[in-house]
Amino acid sequence: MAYWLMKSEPDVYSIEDLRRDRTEIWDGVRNYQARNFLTSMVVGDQAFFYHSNTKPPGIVGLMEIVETQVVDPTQFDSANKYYDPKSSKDDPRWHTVMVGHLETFKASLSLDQLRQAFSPDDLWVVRRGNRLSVMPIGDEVAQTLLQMARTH
DNA sequence: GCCAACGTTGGC
DNA sequence: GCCAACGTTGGC
Repeated sequence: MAYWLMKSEPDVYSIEDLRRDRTEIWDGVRNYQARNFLTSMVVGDQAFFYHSNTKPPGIVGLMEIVETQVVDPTQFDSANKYYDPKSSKDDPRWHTVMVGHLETFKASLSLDQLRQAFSPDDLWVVRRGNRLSVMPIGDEVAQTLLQMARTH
């Protein structure tokens, strides 16, 4: 089983929203590197939910991947901000996953804490200028993150 | 294929 | 609100 980290702005969609909805399509990713990580996900993988553009930014919970190779419906909706006129239903450009809520951490792990505990090579989200919204997490780092989240 | 201009992300 | 980082676009 692989681990991932996925970012969302809580004003747009938060871990509380996901707990309420139980499952949701992770739509709106329009970056090829992030999309490629999404398409390489396997059902049963787990993903850390990261709140960006908030105070403080950080990891707030854990999700599981419940369905893969999901066609992002927003790419076909001309009224949606993620509409992509270059994509077609015959050959959709943007695939994503369905996520399920597993856990909301009692104590979230702030970006500050993450910077203190991990190097930029081990945890890409602490890289300076990092903008990637979906990224892999090594197994050892994942275990440490879970331990940090559950012992604080 | 290069690269300047532009738009977006996201921490601060 | 600012601005650094960086991905994308489009002229050439």
